[in-house]
Amino acid sequence: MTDDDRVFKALADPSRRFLLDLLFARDGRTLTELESELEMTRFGVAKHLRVLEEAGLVVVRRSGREKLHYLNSVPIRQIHDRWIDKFTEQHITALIDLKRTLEEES
Amino acid sequence: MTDDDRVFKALADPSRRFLLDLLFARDGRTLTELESELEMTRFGVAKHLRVLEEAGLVVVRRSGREKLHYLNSVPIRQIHDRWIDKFTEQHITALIDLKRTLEEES
DNA sequence: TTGACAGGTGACCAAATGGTCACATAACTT
DNA sequence: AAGTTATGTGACCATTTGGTCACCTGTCAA
Repeated sequence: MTDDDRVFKALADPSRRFLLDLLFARDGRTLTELESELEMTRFGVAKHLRVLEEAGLVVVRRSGREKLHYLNSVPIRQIHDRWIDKFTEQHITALIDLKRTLEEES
Repeated sequence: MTDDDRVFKALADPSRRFLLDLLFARDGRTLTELESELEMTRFGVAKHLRVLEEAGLVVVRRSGREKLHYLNSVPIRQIHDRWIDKFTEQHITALIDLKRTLEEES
């Protein structure tokens, strides 16, 4: 599996996207803290976090018996630049066409 | 399942992303034409195209016995604007911090 | 009109996924 | 030291997913 694929697959689950939203709002949370926000047991949440971690979207720091989870947006940026951008960018030719159309109207 | 979720799930499979790449390069292809580019039977490709269609990423036009497939990038743009952008945008405060740092150095 | 060609349907299957639980370990607290 | 707290592991299960196939329908061409 490629890196990109791991990221796309990690983003494909709504619970995982919700976890990223939570970490976006505030970083460095523990598993139990995150667990309290989802309707799911600790084990389910831990599995999702692991998928996110393997995709590089979450990075982890151990502190005593706690595990702190941090958001890493680099992989999202990468699939954005390498793939999504291509489909979302305005095609310059279309803009030129529009410009010509507008000029002809006036 | 939400619209966004359908799109994320549709993008989660590499064969489907490849199909979108093909349609990006050239639109309006038939099923058999697309099939010839993948190492998969017609049935597999048809299933993938259906998932893409249900996510709104591909739109279809019938012409005689052929089915022509067109790319629609609007849903990609939507998840970009509604979700991805939030994680990829440069945080203005970080830029301000950097600016201050640079100014203090000189 | 008789093939050949493009596509659709439903059954089927193996593997992956999303989730649970019993149990275990390590680290704090008192 | 004993209890509580935070997390990890592996087994297990139901459902979904990705893919195939046999068979069918509709359309074009000779």
